[in-house]
Amino acid sequence: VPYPPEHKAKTRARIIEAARVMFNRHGFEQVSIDEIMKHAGLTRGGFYHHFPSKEALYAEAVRSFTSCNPFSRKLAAHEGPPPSPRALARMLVELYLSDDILGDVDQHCPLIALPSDVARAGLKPRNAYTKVVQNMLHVFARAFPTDDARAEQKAQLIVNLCVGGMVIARTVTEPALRTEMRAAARAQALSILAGNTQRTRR
Amino acid sequence: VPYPPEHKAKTRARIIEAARVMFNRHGFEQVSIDEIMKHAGLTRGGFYHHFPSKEALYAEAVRSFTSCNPFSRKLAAHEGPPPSPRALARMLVELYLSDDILGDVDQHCPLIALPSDVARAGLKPRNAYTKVVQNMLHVFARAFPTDDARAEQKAQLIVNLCVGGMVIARTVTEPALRTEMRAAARAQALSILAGNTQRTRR
DNA sequence: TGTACATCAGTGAACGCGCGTTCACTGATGTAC
DNA sequence: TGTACATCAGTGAACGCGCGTTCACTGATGTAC
Repeated sequence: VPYPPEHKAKTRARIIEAARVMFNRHGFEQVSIDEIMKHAGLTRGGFYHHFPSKEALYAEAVRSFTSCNPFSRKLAAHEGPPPSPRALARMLVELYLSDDILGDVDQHCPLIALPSDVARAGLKPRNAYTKVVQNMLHVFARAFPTDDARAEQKAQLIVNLCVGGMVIARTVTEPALRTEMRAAARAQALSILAGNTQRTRR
Repeated sequence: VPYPPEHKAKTRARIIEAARVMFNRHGFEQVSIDEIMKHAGLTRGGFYHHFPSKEALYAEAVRSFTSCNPFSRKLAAHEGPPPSPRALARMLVELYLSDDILGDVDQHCPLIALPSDVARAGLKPRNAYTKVVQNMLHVFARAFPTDDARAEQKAQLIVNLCVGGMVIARTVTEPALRTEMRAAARAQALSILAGNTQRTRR
């Protein structure tokens, strides 16, 4: 064994992280393998020792957000007793729609940074994207009592609001709109989490 | 004047419509000028007689959705007395989140088909995208009484729900999710339009 | 303990291809006479 | 009425460039003896 066994895994992880950032900034097609490898401190040629294709790396980069994201980092830095599921959900809404995240594309969730890119990609990136959605739904669904028959639907609503608000805010050029769309989404999402009754048509 | 005066304008409109469809299908960077011109029944070389750059065409294609879209067409085909603003808004929600539209990428709103593409584009496409958002907000805002201080905020909520639900539905691979995210968005949007009181945190 | 070796992560040149844009040209059209 | 002409929308070859992927090679490392 010429290199320490964890050596290749570390390099691989470095490439994925570099790719995640570069894809967030410029999208899938606009980033070259050359640039990703350079950003990871490597050169073009080694790429295919780690991934079978650019698209396979794309799927890995999307999926990697589940385990490494600003929300997890915030929780890891959190002191004191662990927050309740409901408090956790509130924190996620606030963070997701915050000015800090809007202004920092590198940290964007793939749901915000890459929706139309992934929609046109192959099955592997789309499956990875689906996993990220399900992960987010799960955090919100747990915020409601286990006997709440509408918990799943409410979680879906909150995800819709967070994603819709951020996708529009980050694309639109009108500053007022960039703030208001997120403010409306935040207020409604927090209202749903607070348990306000939602009358709903069937 | 060698050609009828409206000749060039017609060709230009044909190029924009071809571009709109191709961009919806494959995104901005993945479509070549060659393909757009072929789709419009023309050849590569003439492109720069009509547009200064590919990006300028992109902005035109996004903006063109405001005047030519499935909703306008449905209204034009509508018989009988003109629907009330509220009925109009309900129709838009239903159509926007419908299975028919989800399955027909050519007819997608740019907010759904191109969010991350446009976000990374220049000012002109982003301004065009902003106009489409404002247009949609306007349709919903008019659905509420003029003295409703929250009309604007409610319109923003509905747009967030429609865009969030569709963006996720069209990217995700899990069929249940593709249906449920839109169903949740639809129910909530219609509930807001029906005037159910929304208690909201400040 | 020291040395030759096998391994394989990483290198960088090269291949084949397609793109946005430019440009000299063509030819269908309406107009001047 | 008929013909020569000026216009300019449309053509297609060419330019310069960058990409995803392949491949023969390098050289740092742990191991065998």
